[in-house]
Amino acid sequence: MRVTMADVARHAGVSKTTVSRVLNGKEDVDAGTAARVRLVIAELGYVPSSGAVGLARGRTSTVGVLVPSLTWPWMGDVLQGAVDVLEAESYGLLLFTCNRGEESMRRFATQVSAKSFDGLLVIEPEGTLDYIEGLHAKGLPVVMIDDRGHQPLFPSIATTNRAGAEMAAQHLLGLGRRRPVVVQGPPFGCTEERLEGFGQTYAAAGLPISADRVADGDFTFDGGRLAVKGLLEAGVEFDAVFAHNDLSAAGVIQELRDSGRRIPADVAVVGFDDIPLAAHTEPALTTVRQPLREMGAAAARMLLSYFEGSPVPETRQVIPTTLVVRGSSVAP
Amino acid sequence: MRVTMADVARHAGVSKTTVSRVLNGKEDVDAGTAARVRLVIAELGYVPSSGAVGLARGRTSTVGVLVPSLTWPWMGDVLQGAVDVLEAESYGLLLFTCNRGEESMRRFATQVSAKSFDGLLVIEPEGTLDYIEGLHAKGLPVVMIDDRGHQPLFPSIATTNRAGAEMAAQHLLGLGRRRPVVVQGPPFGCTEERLEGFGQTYAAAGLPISADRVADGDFTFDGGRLAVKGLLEAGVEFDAVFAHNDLSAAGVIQELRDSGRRIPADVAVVGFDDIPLAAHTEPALTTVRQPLREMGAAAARMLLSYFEGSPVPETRQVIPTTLVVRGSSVAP
DNA sequence: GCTGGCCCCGGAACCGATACCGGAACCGGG
DNA sequence: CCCGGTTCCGGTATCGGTTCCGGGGCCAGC
Repeated sequence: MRVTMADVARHAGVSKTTVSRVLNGKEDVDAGTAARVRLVIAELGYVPSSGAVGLARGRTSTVGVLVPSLTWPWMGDVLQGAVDVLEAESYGLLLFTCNRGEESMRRFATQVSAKSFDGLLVIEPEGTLDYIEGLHAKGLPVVMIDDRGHQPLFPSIATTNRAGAEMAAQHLLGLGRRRPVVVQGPPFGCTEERLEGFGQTYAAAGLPISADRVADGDFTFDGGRLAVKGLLEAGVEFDAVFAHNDLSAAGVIQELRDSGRRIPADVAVVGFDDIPLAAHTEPALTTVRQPLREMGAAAARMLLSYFEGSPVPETRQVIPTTLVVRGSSVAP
Repeated sequence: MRVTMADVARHAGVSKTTVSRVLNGKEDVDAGTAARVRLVIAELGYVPSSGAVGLARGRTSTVGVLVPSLTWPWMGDVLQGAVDVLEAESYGLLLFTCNRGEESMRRFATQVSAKSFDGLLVIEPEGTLDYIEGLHAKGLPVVMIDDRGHQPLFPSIATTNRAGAEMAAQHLLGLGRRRPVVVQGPPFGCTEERLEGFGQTYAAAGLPISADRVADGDFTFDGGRLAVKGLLEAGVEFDAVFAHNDLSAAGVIQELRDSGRRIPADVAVVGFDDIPLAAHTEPALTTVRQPLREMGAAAARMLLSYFEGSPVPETRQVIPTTLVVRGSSVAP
């Protein structure tokens, strides 16, 4: 049988109450008694049952994390950031996915009513935003990590898509590139922001980007290749490419090299994300780094401060992107 | 206040016991009564508190998953596989990492004594194997997912590194490649198995691979590049490269192209893993696919069957790798 | 000497479920 | 009419903690 608090109490010759007090660092206990209890705890190797504590206290010291899918390349980083701070604060992390739509959401909904966690971290809630908003309205602490530009009614963590794109543009302008093209991503909020930031910066420099210089991509490697191929075949001339993510950018680089362009001499390439691959393309890819891990950590911290009664932290915390300059965009 | 089982009992005019019986599908309850109780449950939106159930039943319907790091590229796949089956069986998944060594292990150890989960899925337990073995000996159900060739004293899931390498060798032999080189990985169990499987297959065909035809890699892109560069500079002649992972293989391809070799005409390239990138190299990479997601799913299933009293399932379940043939190794 | 306050500590209710055990109602058979 | 068996249900202990409330011992002050 497991060693329980009653065992400790008996061995130490005190009541369960006193053991509890020692455990939770209450003041009303004699130093000698406390030491004795602690000794017994150590000898018996007693550890309070998290389930019982949760039941009695009404909170579980666990946070739920709801993600659309674990196989997305950047999900691991965000999660790692969150795990880092949660573990440091002795919180558990209960993982849920909603990649089977309706069904998985029902399951998840059950868990939340079952009170198996104190608060929720939700990442990119595709179609489930309304439901999550409902949970928040009912009193469940929720923090969202979002890159789609949603403006929810609850705290969230975001990054600077627009500013990142502006930095990319400034960088290319600084290199003297006056005829850029853009390989954009799927129609998400982040794509729009990146497009606007980039376009407006060039426009402000007197070099507006016409619509035929924006090619559709789909965030895949092949999407990047095809986009560039299309631009080349259409006879569009350009000396720089801004791709909305690194995977496309890698495709862009591949296609440019195959077509005989030199990078960065003929064409400079800038990506977005800073995935590990970015350091390994040939040449290495200049890119706008998304602070994924930091976002995960910040979200977790925000949720925890929420628990501690911090009335409502800033409603939306933004962690800036940074420009990482590599070989694909240095001066010729 | 939350709606509790007592509320349901009161509204339905029965006792808590009866409500519990209805909830758990026991037979000893009148059909009419059961229907009435179910109605009240639905009206009140009652969901049993998972904490209380766990305390009373002595199990939590939660499994722990211990991973070294979430940022490893293939971790997401394994996890997704595990999540898929756990969620389908209404189990929760509590995530732990041990990337801060000692410290995180202590925290983790606390959680296990706190009985916050019923069983453990452990992935690649670097230095913690002994500790885990201790947990298993103490009665905690444990299943390990391992690629390092450990032979633990508890159930585990593995894949066929050796057979995968043999398939790669057979494939290259079938293409008439008689002078292969190997870019190996760090000195893990999997690397050895891949090396042996490949080497022995060639040896069996009367073409033993000499030591100078095995280059050291480190599982990185650059490692692959440098390995090939070294072989070329050493004047080693070869018509095929077997890289121990896809990232190296991508580097190999890059370097070969830069040096003017045609792939697969001059040199065929085969990798290992089948990461998403493999489909996007130029040419696309032939590789030995690791069934990551399936391994995660199998591990979870094994753990669950463990719970249901399945005495001890097979001690070690192996999910085979498969060869995925792409452009980097088709006949010229 | 009695009261008031502080310090330590214990008893018992409680959190929200499950599980054992026993009892009432109803049935058919002797 | 009594008796043994089902069927259905409720009381109560229990899981392992927390927390409220109150009580005993000891000292200072009136």
